[in-house]
Amino acid sequence: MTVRKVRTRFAPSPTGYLHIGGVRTALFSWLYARHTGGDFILRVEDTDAQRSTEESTRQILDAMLWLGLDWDEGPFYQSKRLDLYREYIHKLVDQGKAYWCECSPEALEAMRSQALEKGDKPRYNRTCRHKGLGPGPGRVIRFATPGNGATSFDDQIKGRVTVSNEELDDFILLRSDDMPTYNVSVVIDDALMEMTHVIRGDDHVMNTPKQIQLYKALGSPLPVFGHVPMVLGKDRTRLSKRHGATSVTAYKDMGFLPEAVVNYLVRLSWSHGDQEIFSREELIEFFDIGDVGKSAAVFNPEKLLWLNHHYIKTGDTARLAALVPEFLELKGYPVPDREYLQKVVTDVRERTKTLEEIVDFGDFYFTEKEPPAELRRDFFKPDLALAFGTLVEKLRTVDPWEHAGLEEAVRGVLEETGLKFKILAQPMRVALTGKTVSPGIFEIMATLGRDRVLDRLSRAHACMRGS
RNA sequence: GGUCCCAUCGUCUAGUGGCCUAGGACACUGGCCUCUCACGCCGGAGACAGGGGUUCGACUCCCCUUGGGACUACCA
Repeated sequence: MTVRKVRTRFAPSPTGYLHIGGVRTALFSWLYARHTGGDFILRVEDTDAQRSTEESTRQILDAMLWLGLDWDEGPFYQSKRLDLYREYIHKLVDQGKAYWCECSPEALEAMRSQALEKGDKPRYNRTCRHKGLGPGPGRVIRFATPGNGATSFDDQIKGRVTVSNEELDDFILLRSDDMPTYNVSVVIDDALMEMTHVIRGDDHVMNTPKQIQLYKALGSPLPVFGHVPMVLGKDRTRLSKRHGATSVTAYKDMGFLPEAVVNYLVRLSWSHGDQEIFSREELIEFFDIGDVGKSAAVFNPEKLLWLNHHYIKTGDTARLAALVPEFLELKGYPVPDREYLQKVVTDVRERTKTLEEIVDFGDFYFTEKEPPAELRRDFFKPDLALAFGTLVEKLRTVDPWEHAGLEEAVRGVLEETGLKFKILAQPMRVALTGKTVSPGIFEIMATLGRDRVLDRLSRAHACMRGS
């Protein structure tokens, strides 16, 4: 017996950037395909000509690639397949499974509000169903939804879902502007593209019975459905801009690493025992759509930050260093060579959670600036002048300019002056970095290099002597 | 309103009838380490929404209540 190769897809509509919740669904779909050795197809649902833009499409594809969610086929564009949908829709009309309707939007609105007032369901009353109308201006084609019985399906995540056909409307297949609607184009495409598993957001559950009826009318085999729970904001409503950044691109721009975003998102409604950190390979090995939980998850930016910090702490420094220049340029700092950058990353990574923070926290590695007056006053005391003077002198001869030699030089100063390192350290830190919080003194000095260190220390020394 | 879905610490979750005086992670917090801050390590506080059943035994199964969410377009 041959098992059909799994085929899943992601079908975004390019009406905006790639949403963090939407991409979680894409991730699940992608993982399921990869896990089963199947194919992942990308399809752009741009049948809404008013709201779709090429810019959005480009951004979405970029974001997918950035996260490493590659596709085996596509991207297919629904806007290029319009005639195909129309063909199938008209065939449905010919078979009596769909019909022309002349009800105006106003009439429908009136119908709806009336029904609502009476406490009925706001549905189309099927007035045109048996009129035997043909095409005409302002007319639409509606699906003749079977009126009795119930439609149910076994969702891979939610289990069996049943909806009475009474609830299904005679929904529109072809709009009066000759454009097919979402419900038809997805079904036709999913059928034609031979999707075996339709993995999508929870918000589509109620569309599924309608679509199943369409599959039946079209005579196409049904795919398996899997509706993944929503990602919610802190107030437990659907995640939106109100809750902060929601676009994948925004996280990239804030200095998040793609593996952190992926690792964070995959743990929303899915888990593998107590494991928190997953490599891409582990994800592909462990992920199964059937293990996805049923309940919605709240997006927690702090945990994302923790994961990002984890990957910054443990990532390859050369790669990290290569990602920093983009952020340096943004802040207007000159871009030093790779080797220097790599040392900076090594120095700061324990204390910076994002690429952006590497640049902010490590600003003193990239630019010269005087410590704030307040810090000069507090730390550059006259009684330290002697120590700083000898320190500068000793540092002139340190060779090689490395941690061990630097520490030795400082220790020499301590012995000569009888000072505790604790007393010397903060003033040194302020002199070298302009702040009271930084990486270790010796790491900083080693990375900064003799010239910069001598220069900054000398200035502090001069300040102590009151000149 | 109707239909559908969901319900373990603040948050993400483990748990598939006895292993649970409920485990892990983020966040919070006490301590250790220490040149600052981090990192790391050790410790703490913190949850099975409520009520009925089923069962020798329920976080786990069933029902109700409550609470939350989704959908209810000539958007996708």
